[in-house]
Amino acid sequence: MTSSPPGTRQPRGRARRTAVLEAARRLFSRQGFKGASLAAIAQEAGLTDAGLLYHFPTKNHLLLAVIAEGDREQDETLEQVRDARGLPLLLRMAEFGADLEADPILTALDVTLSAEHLQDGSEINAYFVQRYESFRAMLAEAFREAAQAGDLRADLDPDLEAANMTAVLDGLRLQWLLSGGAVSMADGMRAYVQGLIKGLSASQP
Amino acid sequence: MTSSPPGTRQPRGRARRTAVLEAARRLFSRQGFKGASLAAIAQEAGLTDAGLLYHFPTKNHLLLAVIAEGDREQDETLEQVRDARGLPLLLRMAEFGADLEADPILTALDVTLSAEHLQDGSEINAYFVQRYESFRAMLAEAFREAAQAGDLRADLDPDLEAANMTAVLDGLRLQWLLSGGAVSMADGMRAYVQGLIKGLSASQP
DNA sequence: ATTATCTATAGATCTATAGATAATGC
DNA sequence: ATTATCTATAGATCTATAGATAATGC
Repeated sequence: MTSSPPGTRQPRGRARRTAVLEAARRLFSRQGFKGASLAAIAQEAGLTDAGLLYHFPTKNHLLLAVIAEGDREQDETLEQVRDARGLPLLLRMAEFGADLEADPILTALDVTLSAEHLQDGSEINAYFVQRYESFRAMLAEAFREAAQAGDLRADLDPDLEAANMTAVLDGLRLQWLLSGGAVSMADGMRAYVQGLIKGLSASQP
Repeated sequence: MTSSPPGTRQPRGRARRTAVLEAARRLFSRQGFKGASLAAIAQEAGLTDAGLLYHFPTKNHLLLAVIAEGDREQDETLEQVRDARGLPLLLRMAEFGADLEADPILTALDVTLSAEHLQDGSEINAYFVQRYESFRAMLAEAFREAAQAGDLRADLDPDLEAANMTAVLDGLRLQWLLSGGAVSMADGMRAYVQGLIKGLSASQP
């Protein structure tokens, strides 16, 4: 059995934890991660900075909680799309770049936190490792199905194609942020998917 | 005229600056960015932590100097390859993934620092913005030349293709680090370039 | 009575700044 | 004499921990 996290066992704790999360999301969005101090977030939530750390052990864990909350909301949206399988799912990915352009600030926070925990064996690292794995697994299955259905070449490498599509999305996200929007995630993804389908279509030699 | 940076105007300053850079590179590689304190690096270089900040205004600037030094070394290696133009240069990029797998620690530090300065208008941000721009410009020119030479379709979008190839490389780098090497940069890049050439070859409709 | 939640306090690290010392130019 | 290099010191922020207060179960 997993023991419930601190701050969720009593009504007061749950309420405070929610208040901290909301304050954090607001201040991180407004002032960035570095710019929003724990003390400021704690004050908005009505406790001391040390008290905040009872609910979230480090500032990075607090950011992770904000990001994980955003991921859950996005997953709910994706649920509706996910009954798509095989080629249709892959075609849907062409529009995923455009979807991500919706919330630049949370996107930037996501990149920052994952980059800080690429290799340490932390809980935060584990979250991102897991998230990338399931994303790739979803895509790999779609490639496999598309190949079996005869929509794409039978000899494609599903895992490699899944990693590469993930890479384009991720790499474009970085350039999109760094270039202040000059590099378009939407355009890049559409072109990539289109080119990919063409290159891997079953009719080609 | 650009005034020379602090610590480079007198022999003592130049020597100390070099000593700091070497100590930083060593300690960052060994203990990570967070794990290596300014005080520890300063001590190795024979001054106080405050004294170190005369040479590099912040810890992030010190890391930037280490990274920029690595970039210069890599650029020298690339010079030899860079007389390649057009399609041959693009084909050479297929091996670039394998090249990057050489130094995982510096690669991770690079990702971390750029991710922390995606959007602030800092000097560090400017460095990465510039580096991505020139990398894309190099690739875009190669695509343009390959199209003009008749090696690739004349109607390709050089800037978009350059951004996408950069994205694959960058995104694979992230997955390579996060997966502890399970996702291969080398394989991914080779497959991408091969598929791209096929999809954009002039003979196709 | 026991556990959950929180505060007060202190340590570690990064950074800003005033002023000391070392080097250079005259 | 002036400038370059560095130290001493103090402030800001994050984090660890001992112990206080509030809530729950008996």
